[in-house]
Amino acid sequence: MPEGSSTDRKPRAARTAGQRRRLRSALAVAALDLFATKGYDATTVEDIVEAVGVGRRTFFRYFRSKEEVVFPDHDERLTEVVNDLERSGAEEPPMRAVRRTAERVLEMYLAEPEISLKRFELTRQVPSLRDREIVSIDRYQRVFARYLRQRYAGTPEADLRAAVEAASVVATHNHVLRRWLKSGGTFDAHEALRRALAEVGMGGESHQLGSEGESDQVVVGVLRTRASAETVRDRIERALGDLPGRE
Amino acid sequence: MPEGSSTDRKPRAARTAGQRRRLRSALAVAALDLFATKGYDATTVEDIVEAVGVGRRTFFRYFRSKEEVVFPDHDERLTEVVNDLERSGAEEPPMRAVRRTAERVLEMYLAEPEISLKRFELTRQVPSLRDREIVSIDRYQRVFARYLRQRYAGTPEADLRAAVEAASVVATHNHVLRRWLKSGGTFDAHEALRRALAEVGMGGESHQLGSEGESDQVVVGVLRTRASAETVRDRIERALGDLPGRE
DNA sequence: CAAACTACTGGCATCCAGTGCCATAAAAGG
DNA sequence: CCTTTTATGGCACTGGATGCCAGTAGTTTG
Repeated sequence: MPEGSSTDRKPRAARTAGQRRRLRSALAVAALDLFATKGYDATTVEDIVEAVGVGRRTFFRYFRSKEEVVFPDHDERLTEVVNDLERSGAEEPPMRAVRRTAERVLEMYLAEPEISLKRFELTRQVPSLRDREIVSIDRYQRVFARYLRQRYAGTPEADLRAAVEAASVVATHNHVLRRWLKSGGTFDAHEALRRALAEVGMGGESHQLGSEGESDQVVVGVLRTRASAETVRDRIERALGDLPGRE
Repeated sequence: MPEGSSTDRKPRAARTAGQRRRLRSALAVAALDLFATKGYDATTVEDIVEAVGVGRRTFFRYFRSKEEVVFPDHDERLTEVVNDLERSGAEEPPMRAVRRTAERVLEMYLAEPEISLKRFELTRQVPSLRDREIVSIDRYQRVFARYLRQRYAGTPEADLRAAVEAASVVATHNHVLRRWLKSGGTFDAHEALRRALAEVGMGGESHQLGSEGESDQVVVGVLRTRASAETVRDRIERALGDLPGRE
């Protein structure tokens, strides 16, 4: 490491907004670099600031913790999601808004594939980071659940339904994202998410089917079972609740 | 606090198994007591060991971390769950095994209502503890998902299905547990869990219905929709997949 | 242009969780 | 009774995180 002038640093100071962003970025880059080479735990904050050439204290002015370097602007993203949901009108079906927002979250990851992949590797190897990611995923799930809860307010078992649907959407999102990350980003994640959501009954093919101009048709089904007719009707009701033009 | 003799402690040592358990319990009690009065963050490990009268180092021999005092024997419970699932035979429907295990987890919480309630309060107030609980909940979810994944292996979208069903069961479990804790434990949580699971389509009424000896019957349904017949059939297939005596 | 102001900085001290080490005392075992 | 095993507690140390403070650069104000 051929840098000779690191001892003659005197209280430098005052950066402009642009310099601030660059320093933050430099810290993040240096940190991720060191994490990748030395390992996360073996890398101290001291190491990071030394590599950049700033004081140890400064690091904690740019990142609340060492972990936060790996998940920068996570808070902003979450508030973005909150706003996105709140902006959705009352006429939009709740699950549609959630689905749309889930796609936006996916988009956030997809926007910076290299960073997402690096982070993915790190979170797989470092327990504390994995835990932290779990927590932040849960934050999204809570936001979804809260939104659905108030949208469902008044309907029977609104809380339960909101919780489970939020959990399902998040689980599906993560499933797709993980596959995409493992594959190195080789398929259309958006499309995969839509398909997967449809697969698990959170899908919104109603819109697509409707816009495809498919004509109405009558479906007649016959089945034999030991279960009661009410049970069957209940199940079907739930399974088909969001199809278009249903009677 | 009238305790005058805390400086004349010399390297005491060697407890028997019974004493060990009592010391562990004493540490936990003292800790939870201090957490409740001073707050979690304001309570140092030093405070805890002082209250009990042991060395600081000893604390970390009984608990890996300060947080672990709040979630004792969480690991054992998790391995218990793992074993429980692995013990289930191949003839048992996968979701039935998961459901059964989820009930066992619920039972663990219900077995010590006061402790669960104290912990519930703590986790609501202290962010770091809340995070830790989220992580441990996720561990259960992962175990469920892994079990379902291998049981579903070979079937289409096994991973996705496993992930979503695990998420749904866990979300349902937590919903019921939370309601139970908030209500102060005033209803039959087991029954509520079964109902809730049935509500969200993870229920197992197939078994009950079948054993009730209800006779077969033919259900004929008619519906009009713009969705394709395939879509409808798919949905119904999925919704009724576990009913008994189906044709 | 100089003074005052603001924003940022780095160093220091400090706190606290968590770990390795080791001498020691008590229990267990022969 | 002596040896081995086990638990203990003190101590030193690492490393993350925070509060405090004086110094410095850029900005604003008179």
